[in-house]
Parts: sequence; C-alpha cells; structure tokens
Amino acid sequence: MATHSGLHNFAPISIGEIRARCSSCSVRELCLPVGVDREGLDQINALVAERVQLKKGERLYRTGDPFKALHAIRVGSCKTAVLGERGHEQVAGYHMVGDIVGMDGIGTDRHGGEAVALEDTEACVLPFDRLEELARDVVPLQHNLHKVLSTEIAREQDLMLLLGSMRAEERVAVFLLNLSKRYQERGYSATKFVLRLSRAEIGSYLGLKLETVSRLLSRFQDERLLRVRGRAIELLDVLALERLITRRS
Amino acid sequence: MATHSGLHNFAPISIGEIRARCSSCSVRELCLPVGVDREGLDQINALVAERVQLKKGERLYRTGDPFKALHAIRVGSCKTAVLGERGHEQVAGYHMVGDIVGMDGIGTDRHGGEAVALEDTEACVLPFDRLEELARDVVPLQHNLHKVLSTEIAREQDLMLLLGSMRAEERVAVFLLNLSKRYQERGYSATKFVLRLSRAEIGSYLGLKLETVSRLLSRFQDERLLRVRGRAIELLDVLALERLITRRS
DNA sequence: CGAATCATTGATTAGACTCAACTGAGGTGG
DNA sequence: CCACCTCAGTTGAGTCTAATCAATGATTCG
Repeated sequence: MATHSGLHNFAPISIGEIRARCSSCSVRELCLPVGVDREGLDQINALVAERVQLKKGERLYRTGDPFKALHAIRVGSCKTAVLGERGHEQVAGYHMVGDIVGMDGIGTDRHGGEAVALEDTEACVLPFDRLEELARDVVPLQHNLHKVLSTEIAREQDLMLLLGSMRAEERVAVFLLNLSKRYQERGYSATKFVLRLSRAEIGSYLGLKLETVSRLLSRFQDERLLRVRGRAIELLDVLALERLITRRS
Repeated sequence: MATHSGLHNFAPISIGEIRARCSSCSVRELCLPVGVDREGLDQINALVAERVQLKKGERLYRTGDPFKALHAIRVGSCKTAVLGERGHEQVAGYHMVGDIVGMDGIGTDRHGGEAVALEDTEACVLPFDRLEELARDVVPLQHNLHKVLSTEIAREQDLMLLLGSMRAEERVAVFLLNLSKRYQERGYSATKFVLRLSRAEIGSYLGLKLETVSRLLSRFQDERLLRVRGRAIELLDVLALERLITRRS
C-alpha cells in the first residue's frame, strides 16, 4: 500500500504540454473555467502550474496537511474521508473526473480530511492564494469558485439527510442512483458501471457495515433490481430503485 | 404558527441607525468582517443595507426560494433544515449569534433548505451579488468569505462522521459539548445553557428519535454527568462526557 | 501459485425504533 | 382565576433493523 504523498510526483507544465491545460482540457465544462472568456482562460492556464499523478492508494493530501491548493480531477477518481477520534475513517465523498476536492481546509489552513486515489489518477493543482487573486480579476471564475464551494455544501447536506433519516436499503439505492446519474452526465452508461469503492468503503460512506451493503446488493439482485458481480453493477430496474427511496414501508 | 416569510419585515437602515452597522456591531469579530480594515468596513457598512427581524418560527428563507443573499445572525438563533422526499425535515444545523447561514443555494440559485428562527431573531442581509463585488476589492473580506464557506463544509463533514459512525450516546454527548464550546466562545457559560431545540429537533439533527434523546438525557442525569430540567441543561462532568466520545465500549 | 484482501452468507445479539400511556407546563377562554 | 386544552417531554414494553461474530468462497496481485 502506497503511503507517501502523491505531491512529490509533480509535473511542471512545459510548452509542449500546452494541450493538457485548461484551454484544451476535455473536462473543462465540469471544472472551474466554465464561462470564462479567452483572456481569463489564458490566466487560468498560467495558474494551473502543476499537475499530480497518483497511483491507486496514494493521497492528494492527508489530514493535517497545510492547505495550499484545490485539486481538480482530470483522470481517474478518488475518495475523500475524515478521520474519527481514533484512526477509524469515514468516507465523506466519492469524486470522479471534473470534480474538485480539497475545499475543507481553507478555513483552518489545514486539511480536515484526506483524498485517496481509487485508481491511477491525475489532478490539476490550483494554488488557492493564486486562485483568490485571479478570482478578483476574472468575475466568472470568482462566481464559479463560489458555486463549487456552495455545491459541496449542498451535496453534504443531502448526505446528511441520507445518514440521518434513511433505512439501509434506501441508502444503498440512493448511492447507486447517484452514481448512475453522474456516470451518465459524463457520457458513460447509466446502467452499467464498476464500483471503485470496496464494500467497506461504501458502508463507511453510507453509515452501514460492509456486510449490510453486501446483503442488500444480493437482495436487490434476488429481486431483479440489478445484477452484481463483485464490483461490476448493472442496474435492471431503475424505477423500482427510485420507488424504494420515495416510498416508505 | 407564523407561516409567512420573515423577509417582509425588512428594516432599511436609516442614518440614525448607524450603530447597527458592522463598524459598531458587537458581533463583528465572529462575523464576515473579521480583520477588515477601516476603509473596507465602511464599504461593508454600505453593503448591509437591510436587516430582518423574525419572530420564533418565522423563516429567513425556505426551500426553493431564489437565492439572493447570505444572512448573518445578529441576535437570536435559528435552525437550518433540509426537506426529505415527502415533507419530513432533517435539521442540518443550529446557528447562533455571529453565524452565517444560507450558503447552500449559491450553486443552484435556489435554497436547498430552510432557516427557521428558534426565538426572536435579527439578521443582517448580505446581498450576494454585492458581496461578490465587494470581495473583489476588499481582499480580507474575500478570504473571510471563503473561510466561512469552507468552515461550513468542514462542519458538515464532522456531522457526517457523527451520523455515520457514532452511537446514540456519543451523538448526544458531542452535541452537548459542541454547544458548550460555542456558548463559551460567545462569552456565555460553558456549563449552564438552555436548549433552543426541542427533543424532536435534536433527534432529527443527530439522526435519532426524540424518545432516544430524552432517554439519554435522563440516563446522563442518573449518571451525574449533567442536570436536565426541560430545556435547561447544566453540565456537571464535562470530562466524563468527553471520555464517552473518544472511548468506545 | 500462494498469500492476502475482498465479498458472501448464516446465526445471534444489541441498540434504537415504535407504540403507547402518562406527566407537566403554558396558554386560552369561560 | 381557574378549568381546559394542547404540546413537549418522560418512561415503559415489545419489536425489528442492522451490527456483530464467524465461517467460507472468490479475486487480485505479487
């Protein structure tokens, strides 16, 4: 298991690598620069001075690290987690291409949690002091930054609703449908996908034990709502899953 | 039960009311303008063009309302809540003097939840478009805004940890200690305070049923950890409560 | 190919929920 | 001013969901 910080694998961008920058980046519309004009884009290009490449299990940042930058996922995926009193981690988010992570930590100058790559992953580093600087000049960027922060707040509120008031089967259904939606938004199949999280991680994310997650996936399969083989999921009856959430025994 | 929006009770600030503005506001050091210099403060004064006064039960904003402004609590307290599929609310936060609410909604231009006054309450209205404008000029304000947003993210992550992995008694202990700390920060007693939330609301906040909250408060009282009479709480053994959280059966 | 990790499934238990009855405080109107 | 009503809180009994403990099977990776 890799344990050293992924930040060491930085890759300063050379002239030849321009294509990798924001102006030509294929996930741009999911990322910060939406709605930014040509000139602003040039400035953002200059901002993204660094990218990091992580192997599975490596961390973008860890709990207690000084906060320096936000990270935009370009390729791959990662989980964010917070650590409880004694070591034991709680998964707080699953993030895929175009998502931005690291927004805790601005307030305290230290990261309150960690971000771990779930597969080989590449992220843009957005130094926060320079981002703030730039946000003062490029109005749409400023607004996008606020949107990203606010959306994270709203996402977590939804998760709180799930953790605070849903039954185990509802939680798993919500989780699957949420993944489905997000894969679809990114142009992948809404019904067939591979879980990047282990049962234990899904359980942690949903406030359940891994056995409970496993049992529910098996039960959903018995009920012909989906097919599951290890981490490969195929949703068979999305409507029934949605009914599981809204309707209550 | 008051049901109309508190926003109707707006109070434009007249010259005679200058004392109510940021520059002379006694909660400034808890609020957005922390660390802003004299000149910046004047500009923020101009920004806070409006305050609202709410009676108990009235709302600062409700789910689905167009997002226009953040609200800084000057006097009183309120709860924020998100609404589940069918009506049933989940309390997402308890906010007191100096806290800022309404940060969901920036991303979607609509509030994803509501904020309800728990007693007679007064809040400053911070129109968000003007706040963004001002943040471009007043650097410390910009950074404070980001801090406030980020701190909210971190707060919710902590709550997720609680909801996802703590036992009922731990949740109640965390809740009480958190209140204690925040009252102390505001110059009130850390050991004697009055709950502004009903048992049902505390339960909703902590992902428990009201009976469970009631039982635990009674049990804590039996164990001499605290004294409870209705909503009046007196913490008797803070250390023991802290041990309840870190140590695990 | 073997070790290690991950996942499934079963049996049992514990903790929180549900349902229900009762108490007390606060507010209203006769 | 007191009787009544309502709402909030307490407490008890029984139930049920998800956790725990445990054994086995499947994958992945070096």
